[in-house]
Amino acid sequence: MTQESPGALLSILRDGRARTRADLVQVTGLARSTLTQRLDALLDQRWILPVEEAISSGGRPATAFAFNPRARLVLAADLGVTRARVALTDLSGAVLAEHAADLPIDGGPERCLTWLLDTADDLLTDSDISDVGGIGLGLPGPVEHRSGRAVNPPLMPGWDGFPVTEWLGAKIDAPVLVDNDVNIMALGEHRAAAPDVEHMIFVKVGTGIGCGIVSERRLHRGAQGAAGDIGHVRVPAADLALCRCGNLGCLEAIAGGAALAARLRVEGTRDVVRLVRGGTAEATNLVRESGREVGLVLASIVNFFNPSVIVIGGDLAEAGEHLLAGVREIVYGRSLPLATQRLDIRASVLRDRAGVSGAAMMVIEHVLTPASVDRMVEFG
Amino acid sequence: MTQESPGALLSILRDGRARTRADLVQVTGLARSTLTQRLDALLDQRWILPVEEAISSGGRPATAFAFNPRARLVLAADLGVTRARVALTDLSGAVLAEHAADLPIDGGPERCLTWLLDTADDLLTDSDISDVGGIGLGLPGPVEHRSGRAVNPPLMPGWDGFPVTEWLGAKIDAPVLVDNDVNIMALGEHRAAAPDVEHMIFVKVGTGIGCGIVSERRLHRGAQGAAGDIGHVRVPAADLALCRCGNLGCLEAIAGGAALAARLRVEGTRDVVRLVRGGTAEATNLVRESGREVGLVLASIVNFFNPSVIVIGGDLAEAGEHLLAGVREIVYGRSLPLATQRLDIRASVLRDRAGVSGAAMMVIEHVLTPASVDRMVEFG
DNA sequence: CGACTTTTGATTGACCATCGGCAGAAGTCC
DNA sequence: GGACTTCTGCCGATGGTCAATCAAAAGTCG
Repeated sequence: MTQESPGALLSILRDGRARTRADLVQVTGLARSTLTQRLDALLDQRWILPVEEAISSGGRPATAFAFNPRARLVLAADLGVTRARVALTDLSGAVLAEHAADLPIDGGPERCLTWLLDTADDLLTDSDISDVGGIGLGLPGPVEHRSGRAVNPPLMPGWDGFPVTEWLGAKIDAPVLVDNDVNIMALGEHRAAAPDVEHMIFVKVGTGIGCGIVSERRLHRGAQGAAGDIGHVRVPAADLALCRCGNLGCLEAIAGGAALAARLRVEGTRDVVRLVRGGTAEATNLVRESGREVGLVLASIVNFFNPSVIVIGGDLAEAGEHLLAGVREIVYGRSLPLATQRLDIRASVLRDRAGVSGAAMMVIEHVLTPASVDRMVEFG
Repeated sequence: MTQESPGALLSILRDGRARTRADLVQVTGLARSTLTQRLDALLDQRWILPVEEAISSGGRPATAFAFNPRARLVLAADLGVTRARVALTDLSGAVLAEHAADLPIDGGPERCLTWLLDTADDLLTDSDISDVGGIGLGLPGPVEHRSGRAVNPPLMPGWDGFPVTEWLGAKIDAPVLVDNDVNIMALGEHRAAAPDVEHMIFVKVGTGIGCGIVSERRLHRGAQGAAGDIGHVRVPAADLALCRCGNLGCLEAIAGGAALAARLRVEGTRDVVRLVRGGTAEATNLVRESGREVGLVLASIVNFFNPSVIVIGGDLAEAGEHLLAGVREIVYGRSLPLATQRLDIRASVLRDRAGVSGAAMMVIEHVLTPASVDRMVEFG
């Protein structure tokens, strides 16, 4: 029924399960001879590997074949405003090596990307595989995914319009995919924890506030790549609060980590988390109140978007369940019953690894499309 | 390059432009002989027709072929709370015949659908084509599109869980597609006025308020088919207003047509429009204020969803530009610059025909998928 | 250890869709 | 009307897929 090119065959085996020839003949409907031909093509370039699986039913045991996640490496990076993380993953998204460091994004693209390449080199020399199949990168601002460029990013001086794809592609010969950091976190969280969910929203509450949107299992990026920017929605409670964007009344100005830190007279979001963990009642209350304010905005969005899962992540979500509790309190009370009755509001499971994990998934799904695999099998 | 089955070929010709064999060889990359074979298959069942186009360039003139929208009929219906519209369209979506009448949806499914079939019969007898290729239906409440059933509809007693698809399919042997009425209006408006726009929101302000969401040119229906229900978002200005849903503070309770009619002491939304057209200042001000309230909710949604077009439709939008002006005033002032700088907020062009037009498009796009056409070309 | 079972790899001819060339048809231009 | 151009239908060549067959391989079972 389905057209089964080598690439289409590989996408069946992508789930990691090992399958015998007989299994695959059943699934694909192909003749055994044709199937063997396809498998040989994939085996040649080690896209799949034979695995010993002696489930003999009285005769010669069948050899099972499984997807080989080590066929290529993926370089994934999540550049935040002040912190950066680089990881080497295989084609299943499993992290093989990683490194995190403090790196201010306002150092500009060349400095940051050079650091990225240097770090990648270090990680690569420690690895036994060397074939990089793609690079995925998350940036803390609006990104036009198609061209791989940041557009009018408020926190990234020097990055506006910088051709990240071309710059990195010139150094490493592999496809480069760039996206907003919250988008890749949403993607990572979706693929890891809720791959079957059709519509999901990932909310990152850190120094700022933003969200990533998954519609029909795919990222919704919006017209200018600016979708998900809920940090600057105006909320009544913030009427008098000045936001870093220059306006009054932004959600972020009252519920973001920076706002909480200012009120608690500490330096940053991480200090707020520390206070909460230390048991400071004022901090705990503020975080919960922050959750309520976020919940207020999400309540409208739930009616509008009708997701089945909302994931809460970001630094401020690390302060126990308080943020989550605040969000739940308001969303379940304020949205329509039909939209909330099966709505699951949960905490991020990948936490600070969601970004690199999502960046890796973004690359993997790009590289492992049937058409793309067919090309690679055919030439070199 | 692309796999060009008869169905894929037809989808190239779907745009209505006539093309010669030479044109199609260029586009598809197929051999002329193969292409002729495909064309013959499509000609056999009149999916395409040869058109006289003597653009001879010195030799034998080429015959051009064009999509035949008359190959099948589509039955499209838009059932509102009190008003219903049925239309017969061709496969381009052009309305061939239509009929509108007052029909209360609370009469229950069997009565409404029987009326629909009777009306369709009348329209069909006047038509020279008789082959119905599909039925599209819009209903005023949440619909689970997959199963074709209304789920917990607040305004449609007797419809909850009723198997519309099966019931209609038993009477007319054709695929039946059901969706929320605002969704099909959004689809109709998108395909007619903004087919190249990726992300669009259609807002219907009538007796109630709802919106249809287009993401990546496709309808986003949400987890329970409840996406777009912005009428019951809580807004501060409505704190004391009781909504028909039983809650306090809903947008609809202050900005919906029913709310305006109550304040103006007239019966329904159409009376409000009549007052505005008659020049009653109070009515005009109320409609504009309604636009502002809707704009307040949309401002958050624009930040979240980042559409490039917002279309304002529904009965209240018929009262001149006042509603639109109110929406624009708030959205352009309150959303992020990046999200609004290229945002187009415009009025519906299809007006009260958006529903049937969208229902027809929903069916057409389902019936004319390459796979579906291939099946029809192969068997009968 | 031998009989039996089942998978595997290789080979074969049949089949079908596609391709490319060729001759005839249907025009234009001089 | 004849030369020329361009389109169209026809036919053999081509290449990938399929079903069938067979011998070898690698197990289990008595």
